[in-house]
Amino acid sequence: MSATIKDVAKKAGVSIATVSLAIRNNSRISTVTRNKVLKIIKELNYHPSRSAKGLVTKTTGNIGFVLTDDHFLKTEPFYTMIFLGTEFVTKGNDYYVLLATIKKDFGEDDELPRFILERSVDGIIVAGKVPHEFLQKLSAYDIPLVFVDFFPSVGRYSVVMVDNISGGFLATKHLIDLGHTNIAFLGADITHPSISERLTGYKQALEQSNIRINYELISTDEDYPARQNGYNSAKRLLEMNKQVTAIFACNDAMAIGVMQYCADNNINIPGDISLVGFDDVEADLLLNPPLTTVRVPKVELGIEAMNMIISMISDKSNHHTKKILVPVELIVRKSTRKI
Amino acid sequence: MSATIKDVAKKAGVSIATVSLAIRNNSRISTVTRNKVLKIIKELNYHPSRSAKGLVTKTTGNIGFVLTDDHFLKTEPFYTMIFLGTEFVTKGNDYYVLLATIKKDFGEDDELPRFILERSVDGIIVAGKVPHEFLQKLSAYDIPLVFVDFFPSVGRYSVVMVDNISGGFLATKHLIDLGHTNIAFLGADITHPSISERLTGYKQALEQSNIRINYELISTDEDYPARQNGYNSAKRLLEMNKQVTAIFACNDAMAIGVMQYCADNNINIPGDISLVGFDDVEADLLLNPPLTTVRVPKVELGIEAMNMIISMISDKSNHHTKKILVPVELIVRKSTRKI
DNA sequence: AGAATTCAGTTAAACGTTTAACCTATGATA
DNA sequence: TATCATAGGTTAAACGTTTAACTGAATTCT
Repeated sequence: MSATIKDVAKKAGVSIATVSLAIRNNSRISTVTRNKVLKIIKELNYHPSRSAKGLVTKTTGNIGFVLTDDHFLKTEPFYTMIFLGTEFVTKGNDYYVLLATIKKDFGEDDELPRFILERSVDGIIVAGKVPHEFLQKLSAYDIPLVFVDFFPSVGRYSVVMVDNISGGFLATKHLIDLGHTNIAFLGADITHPSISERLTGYKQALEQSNIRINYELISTDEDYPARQNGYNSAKRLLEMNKQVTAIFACNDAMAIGVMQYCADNNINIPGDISLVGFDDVEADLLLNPPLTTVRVPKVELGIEAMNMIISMISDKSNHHTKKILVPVELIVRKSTRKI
Repeated sequence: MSATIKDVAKKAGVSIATVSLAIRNNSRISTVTRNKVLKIIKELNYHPSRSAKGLVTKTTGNIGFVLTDDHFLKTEPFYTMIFLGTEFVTKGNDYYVLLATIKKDFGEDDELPRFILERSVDGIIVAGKVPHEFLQKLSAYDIPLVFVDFFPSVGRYSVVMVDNISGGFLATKHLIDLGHTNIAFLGADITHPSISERLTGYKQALEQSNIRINYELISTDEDYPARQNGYNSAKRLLEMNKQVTAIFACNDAMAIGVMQYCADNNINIPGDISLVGFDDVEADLLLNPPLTTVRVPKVELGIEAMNMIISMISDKSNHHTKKILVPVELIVRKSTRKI
């Protein structure tokens, strides 16, 4: 059997309380005693029992990570990277992350992830857009909550977001600087905060350069920013508006769709159309041409979210909701050119 | 605070032992008493404390799921699907899954996932190929172990594998049935059991049809079955062997690479070359033409692995290692044609 | 010098389960 | 009738921590 705190105490010639206090650096324990205890702990390869600790502190040491199954299974490992960020933080902490997917169309009758029902988590990170019904059910539970890359339209929450407005601005400004004025915005699901913020950045860039906003060039009809929908949007847009010379797609997936439509219709990128994406998730797809895009630091998002939920759990006082914006960066590749 | 077993016992007018026994369907408790207890449990929304249970039973209720980071981040959600399969099983069980990635080049100095060091898991599922050094370090811990989609070349383990031999046979037989005789095999890392098994299936199909195995058409030079390597293999193969009319790529990623090479060199698929992949992970890539491939039931792999590890944990006696083969299926799409 | 404070620990209760050992009433057996 | 089984529980110890309350010695203050 593994060593317990008793074994450590006995071997160190102190009480188990001393061992416990030494571990958490309590000032009541002298440095010399602490070091002795710590040495014995190494020797015995002692690891405190999470169960025993949990029993008395009423904590579980677990953080729940919830996202919809379609997000988790997307070809682009966007949310997978965010998850990896949370995992990265746990290496220096005492937490484990429990991942659970919910259905994209989570409804009244669906059950919450088991770790919520059983209260086996001390906090929850919700990644990406989740159904309203899920949040409704979740609200019955008084568990610290952090949203990452999404937040509900009503209510105040702690969130970690991408600086989408800056990103949208950067992408559009890049196109303007290249001489484009007929710049289209290809969005989807405008109720999604990320997409509407990117659109805001787009508009700000145009306004700053005194380019009139042409609403014919703003497409937000599709329900989901996926490849196929990018294809469809590009088709509609380019058939109707021959004057367009540049497209800012609200994410890389839609941008890929645009590229496919252009390939199918002998439209050259960047010869005829300059294209900018968002997310930077398609790096290994060997796209032709390589896509100019706005890089989102995905692992960073996970790190920030994890740190935030941990600080919420420890600072019980800390009830004020925080919002963190992580910065983005324009990556210029070959899909844009000077006009 | 949440209800405890005491609250249930008091309200039901029985001892806490009775509640505990009633929950686990012990025959010493009469049906009428059990039902009464169960009803109260529902009423109070009682959920046993995992910590308390763990403390006395010396279990954690956690299963570790380990894979390399590059596998987890691959564009094809292959291992993600397997993970989802394990998660699916936990819905009907009392387990949680802790996911940890290790580096692809895990070495002597790297630490094992924290949940192993701290013994916070009752069993471990290892998914995909992992470095030898990792297994070496892991072997110091006496924890039930199941491999899925990979197993070490030496030693006996419980494993869940794809029926790769049948798959390789099916793919090759399909090409033979279409009239092809100059069929190439594009592999990589022949030390990987999955790849060598697929090659075995390929050879068996050729032999059964009395087609001589031409070792010039078998490529296993690349170290990793990825797109770029598929591209390179195709280049080498097709430049040297003009007579090839069909290619069986050991997975879809390499097949994609072949498609890209062919697209770049005006080779028509399936006009000039028929192509079969393996895995069926590229469904949403809008490939042109859609790829004929061997479907691997990925979620099923996870389900089987999870069930296996659970049975290993409960049946302490069950020390004999098991091996499960999950069947595959040929999916004929548009990348192959009759010659 | 005596009182008060600080330092460096120790003691013991509590957390919520499981389970071996025990108990008691009832019916069956010899 | 005395004995034995069985059914249907109960009692209490144990699991490995944390932490409030306590203690005794050394130091500081007045």
